Amino acid sequence: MGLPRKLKIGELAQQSGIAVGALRYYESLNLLKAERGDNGYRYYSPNTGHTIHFIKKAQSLGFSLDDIKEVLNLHQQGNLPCNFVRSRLQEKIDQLEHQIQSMMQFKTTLEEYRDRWNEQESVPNPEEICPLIAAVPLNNEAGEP
Amino acid sequence: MGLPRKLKIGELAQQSGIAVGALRYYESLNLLKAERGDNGYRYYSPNTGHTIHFIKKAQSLGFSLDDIKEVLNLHQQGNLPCNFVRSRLQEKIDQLEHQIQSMMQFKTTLEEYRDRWNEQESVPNPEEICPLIAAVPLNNEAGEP
DNA sequence: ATTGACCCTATAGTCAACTGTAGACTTTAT
DNA sequence: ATAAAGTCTACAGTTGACTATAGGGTCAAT
Repeated sequence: MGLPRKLKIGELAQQSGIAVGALRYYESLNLLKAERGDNGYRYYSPNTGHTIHFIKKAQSLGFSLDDIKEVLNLHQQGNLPCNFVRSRLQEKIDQLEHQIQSMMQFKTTLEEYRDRWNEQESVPNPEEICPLIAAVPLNNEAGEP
Repeated sequence: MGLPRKLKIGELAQQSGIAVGALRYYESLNLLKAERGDNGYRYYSPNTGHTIHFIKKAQSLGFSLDDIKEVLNLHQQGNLPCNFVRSRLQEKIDQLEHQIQSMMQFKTTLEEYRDRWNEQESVPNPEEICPLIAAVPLNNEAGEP
């Protein structure tokens, strides 16, 4: 059984579904490390796949690369970043709740507009066919030179 | 009674709460027009305030400046953009509904993580204090040089 | 007449997470 | 031996809605 070989960047990209350029970008942010061969090529430990998996997962949980870097750095320094992660996660949950609330309210507003406009389907005054627009005097409409 | 005077950009900015730079930006996108004095200064019809109000409102309804420009242009060409606006609005509502659904699902996922982690407060194996992090082998952990 | 506040244009920078390009080197396949 | 494919660095470009800066002209008050 061959012990798993180091991966070149293209292979890792293939495996992980992350573009080569993105991998280099992650390295530039210190999210990823790679050994360098004599040719200057990056050689990745196969485990790097797990790190990338973590990055993608954390991203899908709404963490920014900056958040992720913070976590990774804590871990790398031998700290157990659980409390940090936990509190960040709670922050994200609260943010999310807030966003959901505003979006629902917002949607209601939009629906009110839509319904108000739909009521106005048959209209006596051509100026007011679309109330929203009718309420918008364009800037060239008035004023003495 | 003095008929309302044309406004200089700073005055309009003051009145509308939009930064001077933003007003010039809007003009560069053809959302706003202004006469020019001999000095090159912009002079705005007081009605421009209404246009800005419309822009802000439409923005708050989730329309991009590009959307808004489209509507304004239609109006300026003498069209009644109501159907356009209506269908765009319905699109926005649908998008919003979709987003709200994903965000709620997402929030549930986050809460599941949080709860799972909280259960693990007292932990036998120090390697697993934070399961998420424990599952992340950092890239320098393995591999022969 | 001179300060200071305001205005002009044109260009660059911001944020995030990348993608794309140019120019040069290395490896792999034929 | 050569050509294709892969890799390197460094830098520019993308999106949206602006903000900031440099360098200069204009206007109001003292």
